[in-house]
Amino acid sequence: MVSLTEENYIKTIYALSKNAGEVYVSDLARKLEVKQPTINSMVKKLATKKLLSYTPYKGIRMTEKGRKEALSIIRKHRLAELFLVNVMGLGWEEVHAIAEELEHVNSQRLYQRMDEMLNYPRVDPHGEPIPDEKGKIIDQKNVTLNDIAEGSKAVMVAVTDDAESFLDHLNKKGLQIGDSFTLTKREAFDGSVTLLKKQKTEITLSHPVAKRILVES
Amino acid sequence: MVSLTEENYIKTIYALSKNAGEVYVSDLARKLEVKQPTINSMVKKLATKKLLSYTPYKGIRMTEKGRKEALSIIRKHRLAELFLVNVMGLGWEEVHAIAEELEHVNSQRLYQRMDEMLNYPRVDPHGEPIPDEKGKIIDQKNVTLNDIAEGSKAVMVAVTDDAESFLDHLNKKGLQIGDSFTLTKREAFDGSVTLLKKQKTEITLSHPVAKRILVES
DNA sequence: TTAAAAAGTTAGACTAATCTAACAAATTAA
DNA sequence: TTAATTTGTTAGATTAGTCTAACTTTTTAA
Repeated sequence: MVSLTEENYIKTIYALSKNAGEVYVSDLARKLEVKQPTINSMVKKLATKKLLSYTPYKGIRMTEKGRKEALSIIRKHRLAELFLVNVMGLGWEEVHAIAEELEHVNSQRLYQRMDEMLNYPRVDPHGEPIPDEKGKIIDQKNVTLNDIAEGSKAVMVAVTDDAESFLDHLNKKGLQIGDSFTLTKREAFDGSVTLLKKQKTEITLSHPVAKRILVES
Repeated sequence: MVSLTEENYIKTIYALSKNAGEVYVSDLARKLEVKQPTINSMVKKLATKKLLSYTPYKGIRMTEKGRKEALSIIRKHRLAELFLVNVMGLGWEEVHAIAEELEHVNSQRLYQRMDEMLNYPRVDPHGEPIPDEKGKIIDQKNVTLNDIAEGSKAVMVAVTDDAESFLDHLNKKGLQIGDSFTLTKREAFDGSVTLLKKQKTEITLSHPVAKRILVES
């Protein structure tokens, strides 16, 4: 049995390891907002459960079992988010918080039905891929608005931050998944970028915002 | 803040007090399947939170605050059940277990949307009334199949047990909320009853089953 | 009406998840 | 290359929710 708390650790370790490969006690402590000794003892516990492996003073590595567990939680989270947006009509900026709770609900039936009703979707409302029941997940290219050259055309495919405040900001800018544009200008001074959409509207985004937006040419 | 465990105590105390008025430590222990000393200390805690009042060796009484809390949980539970049946197409026999988890999800928005999508329903799939946002609830007459006379006509309006095994049994008998019938026979020996539906089908139910079915003339 | 049974309480222990204080190891920078 | 900083560990305490053992109060029944 994996407790709710353990599920949250597993999910977070998985997410951090996606970016960095190895995960450190200090990273986890920062992310989960608990103290290092707490992480230390929980990591030991998860290791005895074979969800991860840990050698003191070295990084944390997930096992296959841990990855499976993480992907199952992520699947539930993302299906829930898409369901809340597409079936229930909530906004993409408000569903993350609700899905944080729904992801812990233990019911294959519920999530199978969501999957069916949504017609086996591949991505959630933030453009993040949804793992299938076996834990298979499409892996995402990591090209942000900060990685493409001035003058290049691109399509916004995902955001890497689900915080309501961030998504509200994008709503105000009028930017959403699927939008096509040309990056017309990047300021040398602060790294902010200007996009020109098809309908001739111009949008300027700061560097930290641009960093959280994934694009494809 | 009310924890998940506390929510389950409150909900159970409310349900028991519906039948009995006063609730005793031993009743709660039986229902929640924990030992009496555990109930004792939790009841003391809930009393300090003003959710109920308790005098040692006497029964437990809910306060208005406790009742509000209970009704909010019941509202979420019943909206979730109806949503799972009417919107997601699950069976009435399988939704109780899922709703036991969903009732603890903390999101006004989610439940407001369910309420809207279901067009402000008054009863759940088991015929139980759904409290409104202010905690107002229609109170149910408590007339079971065991309370009506031989020869009387009635409509099945609710069941008082949500267990999958019980509802599966009714499914097999072909009986559901809204069915009209005449109670044609009650056996003196075992209290079992025979119903005759409009379409001439006969159904026989044992006393314990009949006891769990609420009817209106 | 008193003895047995049931119900309730108190005391003390355990596990999960957290913390602080103190120390140790590893990394970074002077 | 040593001193400072960051990172990690150990030890011990705390809170929530549970348990068992032992005792007390109340109810029931002989």
